[in-house]
Amino acid sequence: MVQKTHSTAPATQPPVETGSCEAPRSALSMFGTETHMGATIFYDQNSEIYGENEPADYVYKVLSGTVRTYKVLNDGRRQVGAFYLPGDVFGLEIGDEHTFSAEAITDSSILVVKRSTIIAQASRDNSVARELWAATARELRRTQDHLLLLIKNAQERVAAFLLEMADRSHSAGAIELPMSRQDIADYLGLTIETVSRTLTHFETAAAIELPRSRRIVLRNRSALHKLNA
Amino acid sequence: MVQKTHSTAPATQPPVETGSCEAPRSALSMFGTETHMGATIFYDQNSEIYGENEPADYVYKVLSGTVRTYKVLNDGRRQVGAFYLPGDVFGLEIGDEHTFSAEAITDSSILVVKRSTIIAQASRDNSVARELWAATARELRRTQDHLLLLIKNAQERVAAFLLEMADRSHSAGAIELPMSRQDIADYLGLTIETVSRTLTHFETAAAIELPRSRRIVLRNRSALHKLNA
DNA sequence: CGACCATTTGATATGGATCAAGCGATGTGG
DNA sequence: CCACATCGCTTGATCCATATCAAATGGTCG
Repeated sequence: MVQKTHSTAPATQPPVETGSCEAPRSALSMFGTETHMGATIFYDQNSEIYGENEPADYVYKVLSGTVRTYKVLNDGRRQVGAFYLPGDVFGLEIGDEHTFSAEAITDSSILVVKRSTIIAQASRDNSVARELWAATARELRRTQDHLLLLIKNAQERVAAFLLEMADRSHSAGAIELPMSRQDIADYLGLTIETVSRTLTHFETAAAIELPRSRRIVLRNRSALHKLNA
Repeated sequence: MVQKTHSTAPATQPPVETGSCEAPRSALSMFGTETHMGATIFYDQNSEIYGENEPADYVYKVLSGTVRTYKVLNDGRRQVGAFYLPGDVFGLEIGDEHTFSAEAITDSSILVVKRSTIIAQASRDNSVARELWAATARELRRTQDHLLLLIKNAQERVAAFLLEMADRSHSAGAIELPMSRQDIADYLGLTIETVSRTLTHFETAAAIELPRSRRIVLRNRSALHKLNA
């Protein structure tokens, strides 16, 4: 089992690897489930994992919790780039700096691996190189889908978001949203008022139930799906 | 020199390699300037290079002309994913199918290389593998920038588009736009009326000159830049 | 209990879409 | 060579979805 550091990592500060970092068997394992390299770090809710333009020396994998990446535009608006759930890899760059900032949305445990280690492995092991490429390609695909969302209307965006979260959290009954309405709004390019109104509209239309503001039950998936491309 | 097939490739049909396909020295050269592998194919204006969901057996590089990639949503709207100018690589996928369609905007000559060839080389040559990764990472970066555009207002989008095209076409004086207003609108997530109005507004504000509808002179770059993030 | 923060709900404003018409360049046939 | 159709673009008038501004509600934690 992965050893657990219980030092809430200070924001921005590069993670300190803890003792139990075993001999790296394969950097590929970074992306697998039975990994044995890197360090596990705990981040408190809303703490920064890294900032935009900081050196991209590490690659991250969510073990538990949820992470958002985002950019703040010069006029103060924030655009959320993605939400990362357990199992998701984030922060992998080919350049030397992170292009987005990353924060823990909830208390999170994150597996942190040195990028240089992975890249060194990739130069020896084809399958690792391929995995690096694949990770970036997945990110590209996700970004393309996100881009297509932003040209749709509010109902379509919110519906797509709910279906995406339902898929990814693969929990049978209700979706438990870790993020705030503001996070959702900034992801969808809407205001929090519009997100809220759209959700109540879906509830009125019996497409969803909202037992609590962060718990959503999809009642009529196909109705939500019909709103999409 | 690369040999030139003068068969306007029939839309959708996979390109037929022509005789002069030399022994592939390095797939990396695909991305370099002094390439010696693959075939050059001419595409007439508005002809399809490949369609969404078609097998992604080839990778493409613009030698001359301009290419657009796009997706048509179920409601008929079209989203242009990117414009590719001479030197740009497009159509590289990690999966087996193209995620967007591609068309020549003007008559274009395109270098076409078998993806399997490049991937085979990548498994032998680290630098090729790295180049594949880098190409996908560039595409990711471009898509992230594009996504950030779509949350801005019309003036900011059009200004960003003009500055981007000015940068990329690195021609001193005027930008010669190969694409129609509709292409621009579908790239920016606006209507052609809004694009047109915004351009005339910039002209009135003396930020640009519009000698002909597809020729634009940037008069006040910093004014355009100020509109951006 | 009371303060605080997230969320919802309400009223109004507005940027860009839509609908519609005009204009200029290019090409075609008589 | 000119009348006329066509196409891409511009301009005008109106409408509507979402933003904005503002207030009420509800849940959480000290």
